[in-house]
Order: sequence, then structure tokens, then C-alpha cells
Amino acid sequence: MQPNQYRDARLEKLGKLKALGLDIWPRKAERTHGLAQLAEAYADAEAWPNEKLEALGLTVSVMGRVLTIREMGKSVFAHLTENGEKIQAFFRMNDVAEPGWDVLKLLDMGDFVSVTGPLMRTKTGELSVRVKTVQFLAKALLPLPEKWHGLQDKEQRYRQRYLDLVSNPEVLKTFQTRSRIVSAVRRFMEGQGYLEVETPMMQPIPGGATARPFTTHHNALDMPLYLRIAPELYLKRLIVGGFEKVFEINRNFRNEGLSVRHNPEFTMMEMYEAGSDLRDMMALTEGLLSTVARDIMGAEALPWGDQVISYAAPFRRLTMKDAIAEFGGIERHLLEDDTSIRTLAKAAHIEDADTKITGVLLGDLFEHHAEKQLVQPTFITDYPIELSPLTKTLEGDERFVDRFELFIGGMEIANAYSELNDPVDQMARFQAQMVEREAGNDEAMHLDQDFITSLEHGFPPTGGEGIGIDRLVMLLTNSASIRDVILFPLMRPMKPQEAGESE
RNA sequence: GGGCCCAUAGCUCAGUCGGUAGAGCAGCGGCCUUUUAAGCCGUUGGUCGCGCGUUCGAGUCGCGCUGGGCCCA
Repeated sequence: MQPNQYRDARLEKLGKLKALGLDIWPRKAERTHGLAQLAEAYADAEAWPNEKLEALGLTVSVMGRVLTIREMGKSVFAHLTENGEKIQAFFRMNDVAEPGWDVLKLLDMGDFVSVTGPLMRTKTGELSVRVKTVQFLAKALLPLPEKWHGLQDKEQRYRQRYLDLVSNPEVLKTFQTRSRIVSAVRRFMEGQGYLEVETPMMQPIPGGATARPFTTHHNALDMPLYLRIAPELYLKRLIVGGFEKVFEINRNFRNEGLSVRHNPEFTMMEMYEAGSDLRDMMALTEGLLSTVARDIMGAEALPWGDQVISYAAPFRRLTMKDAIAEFGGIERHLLEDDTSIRTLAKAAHIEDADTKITGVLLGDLFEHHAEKQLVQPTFITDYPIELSPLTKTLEGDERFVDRFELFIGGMEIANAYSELNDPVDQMARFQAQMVEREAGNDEAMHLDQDFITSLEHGFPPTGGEGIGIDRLVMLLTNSASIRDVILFPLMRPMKPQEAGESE
């Protein structure tokens, strides 16, 4: 409604810059060095005192966003920032070529400039460019958040992540680290001989997990499509087709609530290896996490809140029942009997404890007693078959399956199976899921007939696993919320502003 | 879905018992040719998230709504 005073002042300066005959929005920045490059070479004040820098006679052009301006009469200091690095620009009226001094007076924090001049160190020891010429690159019409406290309001930080990144350097750092983690994961998998593939994100039948999908529609084919909840069934088809080791890193979408650990779209890596089983997946996971921790974070022991998590192999292994017994302080033999399991579930105030089947109750008891306490990496094994429709059973016990979930920091990080490859058994498991679905469980799996057909053509014994990349990044970067490692987390839209009198 | 908490200037935050809006940074005008959250003088800027109510009077109390945060299921 009322024009913003900051915008007005800056638009006026823009006009003055134009009046100086400058190209206000040049197509390219003049520069000889990146700030990171200069920092790496000359940041060491002991090795590069001012005399040595001046003797070097190195003239540089660097670009950056103006972060601070300190005016001191006929000299001015400004910090430029680029990619998380900073350098000081030192302007003296007598040094700066026309129309540099006039340009300087029209600079605001947030603007982009490139400056050219010899490298020097001020008497307080800061690496600086003694500016001879200034090239104006772009005007910021809106002010940056406060320079000392940065942007604090969480809502605004998520909605306007660019401001969060500009004003909170550790946020930029976290996301740079995320990128390096993902690429280290890729490197490790490729080093193990895995090939990265892409499978459908839009699927006619959503499969591979128990979750509610998002629905969409294809116009030309006039058919419903689902955003995938997992790539699993497609990756397995590739193993049927003859790939030996495949992985995929990409987004999954689950139509569920938001929390510190859940965003409706999240990044997962899934991998499948023909001929291997759960034990091989454990070894792969230990190798992956300890390698990434070492290579990217520089240590196998990393802080998590006020604790320290060790990613050194091997990780602890514990059956689901043993975990319930240990962390729930429950006598182990009570977990062998259906009636006492039901009694324990009621005691733990688990919902529908009277009607749920035993396997589901065991899972609930595990969540209730153990999950939050599994801070150090722990493989939980021996899952009830009811919770695992895609997994081979344990040798000698048809009620449990050869599956693990890896817990770290009280969160589920990974989920792996010795994959079910018997098409007849798989069909029966799907049918059990369909009964669940008809009983009203809209997270139960859909029948995927073509997937069954693929198994009928022969699916070798296969180890498969999914790893939650967002949660892994949370752990490695010591971030308490998934929103701190997802650049643009889902937010409810703001109520649109009232239209006002203009129409 | 339930409980608790938050929303005041562009940003970070005060605002007492209900008495009519404050600081720092930023902005604007000055002074200052090696500063570091530079300093000094002056100064602009507010639909106190939105709505209804109580009251002579509401940023403050009550109810509802919106958005967000944390905990729980």
C-alpha cells in the first residue's frame, strides 16, 4: 500500500548511478579470482604480511555482495562476500579512479560489485583489496536482515531461505556440506561397483512401502498417477533384467504429517545387489557411513546434541525382541507369548491393543520402548512378517523376516531386506495386504501384477536397502530438524494479502 | 488429532498494574584517509498477525481465526 522507504531510497540511487553513465545491470562481472581462491592462498597473515603482499604487486578483480560498509570520511571499508568467503575492500578517495568515489556513495548493503586493485593487508592484519576501480554489478532494492543477529524468525527463514543463506553463514555451510555428503555417498557406491539409475517418480501403482501416496492425473492418457512412495519395485525389476548392483538417489513422496523428522518429499537412496543378503547390506552400510563421516566431516565420532555418535564399524546388532527387553526392562520370555505381548501393549497404552495382531504389537512395543534410546548406530533385526511384505523369512521361523532397520540418534536411518524372490509367496503377501486395505488401512500395499510377473521370470537372491539421506545429513551436521537440511521445506501458504482498493 | 508457547519498525528485541509506542542495527543529513557490530551529532520510520468482545480507555484482559515453533499420539 504505502511505498517502502528503503525501496524508494535505493531506486533513487539507481537513478543516480545511471546518471553517472554506468551500465547498472552488466552482463558479466570482471574478476580474476574467486574469494575462496584468495583466502586459500593468502589468508595466512604470518606467511603473507603486508610488505610481502605489496611486493608481490598482485592486482586482483573480485566480485561479491556488499555485506557491511564502514565509512570513515575520505576512506571506506566494505566486506564483500561470495560463496561463504569474505574479503575486505579498502577505498581511499585518492586511490579510487573516477567515478569510483561517486559509485561508492551510492552503494548499499546487499548490492553486488566487483573491485579491482592490489592485494594488501591493513594494519589490523585483514586481507584487503586496495580499490582502484569499481564495477557496479547489481542493485539490491530491499535491505538485508540485521548484520549481527542475522535472520532469526524460523518461519521467515524457511519461507525466504535465500535470506537465511545470506545472513546466517552456518546455514550456507550446512547446505554445502549436504551437497558434499550426497556426492560422497555416490562416490562410495560407485566405488563398490554400483550403477546409478533413474526409475519412475510418477507411478500407475504406488509400491515398495506402506504409506499414503500423493495422487495426480495424466491428461492425454486420462489416467491417475501416483507420486512414488519408493522406487523399490522398479529397482527389483532391474535386477530381474540382469543388472548386478544398482542404486538410485532421489525424492520419495508420502502423504503424511510434518514433523522434525518428516517432510512430505524427502530424499532416499535405495540399492540392490544380486546374490547378496542382509549381512552384505550391513557391511555395505557400515562402510558407507564410516567413510562418509571420515571423508566429509573429518572424524568417525561426531557430535549429536550433547552426545557423541561413533560411526566406526562394526555397528551394534540387536533383535527387535532383545531391544524391547533391554530398553523396556521387560523379561525376555514375555515376548514369546501372544497373550503377554498383548498385556504389555496395553500397559504401554498402545492404541487398539485388543485388536491388532501380535506382530504389529511387537513393532509398536519396539517403537514405544526402544527407538528413541538407540543413539549409537544399531541394526535392529528379526522383524515380524506382518510388518514386512517384501522380505524373506528367517531360516526356521516363518513368523519373522530377514530384515534390519538401522537406528542412529533415535531415528530410523535405513531399512534393508533379504528380498523376497519367491513369486508365489510374494503374491500371497500382496493378498494379505489387500485384505488390510479393504479393512480400511489406506497405507497397505497395492497389488502390482507386473511386479509379480517380473519375479516369475526369475529374481536372484538379492540384498536391498533404503537410506534416508535427509536424516543422514541431519546426523552428520548435528541438525535437530529435517527442515534445517531441506532447502525449501513444505510450508502452508500465507494468506493472500487483501486486494485493497486497486482493482 | 491433543497440549503448551510465539507473532510489536526492514531486522534483532524491550514494553511494569490496562492509561494512548521504545532501544540497537538498518535508512536519511552531517563530521571523520587503516576501520572490524567502527565512532560522534541530528533525524525518518508503527493497521502492535487478523477479527470480535470486556472497558471511560486494550500492544497488554477474554473468545475466535491465521501462520509458526516445541512436546505428545
